[in-house]
Amino acid sequence: MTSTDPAPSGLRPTRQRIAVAEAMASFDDFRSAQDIHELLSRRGEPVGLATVYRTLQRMVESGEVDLLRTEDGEASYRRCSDTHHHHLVCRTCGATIEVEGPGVERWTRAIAEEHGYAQVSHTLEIFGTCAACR
Amino acid sequence: MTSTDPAPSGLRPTRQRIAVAEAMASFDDFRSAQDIHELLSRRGEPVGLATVYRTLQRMVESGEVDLLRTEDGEASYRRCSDTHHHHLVCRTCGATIEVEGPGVERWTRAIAEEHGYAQVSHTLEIFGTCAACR
DNA sequence: AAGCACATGAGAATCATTGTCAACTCGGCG
DNA sequence: CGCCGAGTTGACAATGATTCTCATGTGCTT
Ligand SMILES: [Zn+2]
Ligand SMILES: [Zn+2]
Ligand SMILES: [Zn+2]
Ligand SMILES: [Zn+2]
Repeated sequence: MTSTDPAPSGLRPTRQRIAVAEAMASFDDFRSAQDIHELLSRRGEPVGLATVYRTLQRMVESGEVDLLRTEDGEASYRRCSDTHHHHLVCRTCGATIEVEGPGVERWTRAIAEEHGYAQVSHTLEIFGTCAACR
Repeated sequence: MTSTDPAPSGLRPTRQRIAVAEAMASFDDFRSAQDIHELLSRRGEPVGLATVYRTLQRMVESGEVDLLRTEDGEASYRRCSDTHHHHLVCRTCGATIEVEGPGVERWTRAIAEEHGYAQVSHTLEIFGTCAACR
């Protein structure tokens, strides 16, 4: 199981990487690298900002965390399930729900193929205001 | 018809705004604000970078141009049709095709409603390598 | 022509993200 | 155990896109 690995992928389990992995497991919404850096400092497990960025990048590459661009283009991270999915995010409080849409996956593939595009990937996010924020 | 308005929405048709609007009509892929700024300079219709940014923002707000975030979070702009649509973009050359997916629109709406999210919006882009770039 | 709200642009300021690089740590090896 | 090279870290500088400032210019109305 990949559920509670002490550190990202097959990298050296350093104190810093473990701290970041734990931090990522401690919340459920998307947070910026800076937020995570602060969170770690407050926890008494300070990790250099550059290291936070580097570690997060690694985790994104290995699929351990998802990266989402906010509407103003900033990166935010969240630990997610490992199957392909998209997000329904509350614009106000950040509450996030993972959603799957086989139909959408099929559709994007079909559209791409139809136009002769290969190596297809896609991004799809849904934003709204959740019930609690109304 | 909104096809060849001299300037963005109901704003004053200044030389700069007209130049930007014309520039946007002269290409078919997504370009960064800086690219557009350069293009204008080369054309002999120099427009201040800040003005390019401001004008582009206005055009995005009024729906005259679409804004797309590249994978590294930078904004790029393209003059598009005024109906809601998404993009199939070549990762290599930038060739862009507008696509519509009624099914997807319906799906996102349903998902959001199902989870009690209101004021729903979504972003969806498809990336791939076009036939010419293979 | 006069007045004024709107528009422009050069340059400074922001600010997220990345690059540098010397110091440090891990693990394996003798 | 002590040594060594590859992998890591972090303080700080550097980058680069986007936004702000604000003094100056312009479009349009009266
Ligand atoms: Zn996710
Ligand atoms: Zn998908
Ligand atoms: Zn478009
Ligand atoms: Zn749509």
